Amino acid sequence: MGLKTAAGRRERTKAANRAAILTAARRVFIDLGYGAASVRDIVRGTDLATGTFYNYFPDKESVLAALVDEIGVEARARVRAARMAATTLEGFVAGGFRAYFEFLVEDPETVALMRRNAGTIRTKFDEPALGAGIEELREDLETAVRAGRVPPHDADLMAAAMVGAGVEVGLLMVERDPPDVERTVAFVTNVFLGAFERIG
Amino acid sequence: MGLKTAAGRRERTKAANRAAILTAARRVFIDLGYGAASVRDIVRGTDLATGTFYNYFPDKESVLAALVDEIGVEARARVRAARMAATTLEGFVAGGFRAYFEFLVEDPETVALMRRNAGTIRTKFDEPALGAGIEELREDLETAVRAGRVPPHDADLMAAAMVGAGVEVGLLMVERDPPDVERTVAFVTNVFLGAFERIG
DNA sequence: AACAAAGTTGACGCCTGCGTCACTTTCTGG
DNA sequence: CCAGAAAGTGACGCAGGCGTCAACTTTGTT
Repeated sequence: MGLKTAAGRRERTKAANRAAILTAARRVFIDLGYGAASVRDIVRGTDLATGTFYNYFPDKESVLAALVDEIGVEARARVRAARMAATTLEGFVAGGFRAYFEFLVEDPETVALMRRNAGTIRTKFDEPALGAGIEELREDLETAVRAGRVPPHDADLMAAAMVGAGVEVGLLMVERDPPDVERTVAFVTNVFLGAFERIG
Repeated sequence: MGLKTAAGRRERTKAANRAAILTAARRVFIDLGYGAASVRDIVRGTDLATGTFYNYFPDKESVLAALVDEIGVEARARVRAARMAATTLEGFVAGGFRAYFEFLVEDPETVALMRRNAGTIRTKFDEPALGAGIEELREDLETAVRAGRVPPHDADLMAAAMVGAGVEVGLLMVERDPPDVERTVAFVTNVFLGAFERIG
């Protein structure tokens, strides 16, 4: 038995290759856009051969799916955790936005990927990108309404407005140097607390 | 001279061919996405020959550019006109959103095109799509602030938030059957009037 | 050390797109 | 009605992507 690492050499290279493909693919999808990117473009971004690619993924679509899946799981977990921990309305709104904005700042590559390919992602996997985020926010809003923490309103529209504003403002924030998460959180929180006040 | 129409036959077919290419291209860009679309795909959507395409456009990029240009001119003109006509803060906010939402409802093809290819459009012609809209809104907001019609605030972030929310809410509205422009306008207006109140 | 299983490699055949250009068709002005 | 100009046509040569597979290399096992 090798003492090198926990897992055997085989398993390790497998993980490394998969990661290499995903990383290269992310780069390529950002630079060329998903549609214009070819499997060869991805392969060229690794030191693997063409055939090897197909040992890991059946086609470029599944690579995008894997990428999107990882991102979605991470982002939604963070945001949801922040919202669950909140005790006040302000905490709920600010916490959710803060978690999301921090994620953006930590991972600019992901931001770029989503930004460039949002349309493709939306139509290809009916709406898991923003869609899932809006859906979850809607549920959280409805829960908050039932608990009396938020005045009643059209949660559908509110969720769309909050996610839409969050995405757009988040992109603007990331472009600034340096990005000021707290200031941005304060701004968006103000906007939506104002909205809740006026609606309730 | 022909009596058929004002212009000669030559000129008329020219306009018709150009329009046919544009229409086919819009369809193709919606269905396949810009990146995956080929000039041949566009040509197949018309009854023209390959070579003819190149009499009208040098490549597929200029077709997208032409499409985007038309849309942008139209949409921004409408929104700006509505805002210019406004005398109150509420009129300013509601009018802008109403003009934009009405445009979306009138032209679902355009919505689909923008939705699918927003990322490409953004990166390809540095931001004329949403970017120009945000830019104009920012200017209008600053003007309104100077005129004392709106309390002072970060117009950059506010413009991003309003456009982001407007786009996302607008897409949700268009999916509903039938789309209810006035209700959606009322909602978004409420949100941002609340925001202005709280910020000012 | 020797062998089988697992994994990697890249050349191969097929297909489709690109932009061009010699040729044909259509229009227009005289 | 005709001649020349304008526009339309599609086959052509080139380029590059796709997914495969037989040969090779690496790893784990006995």
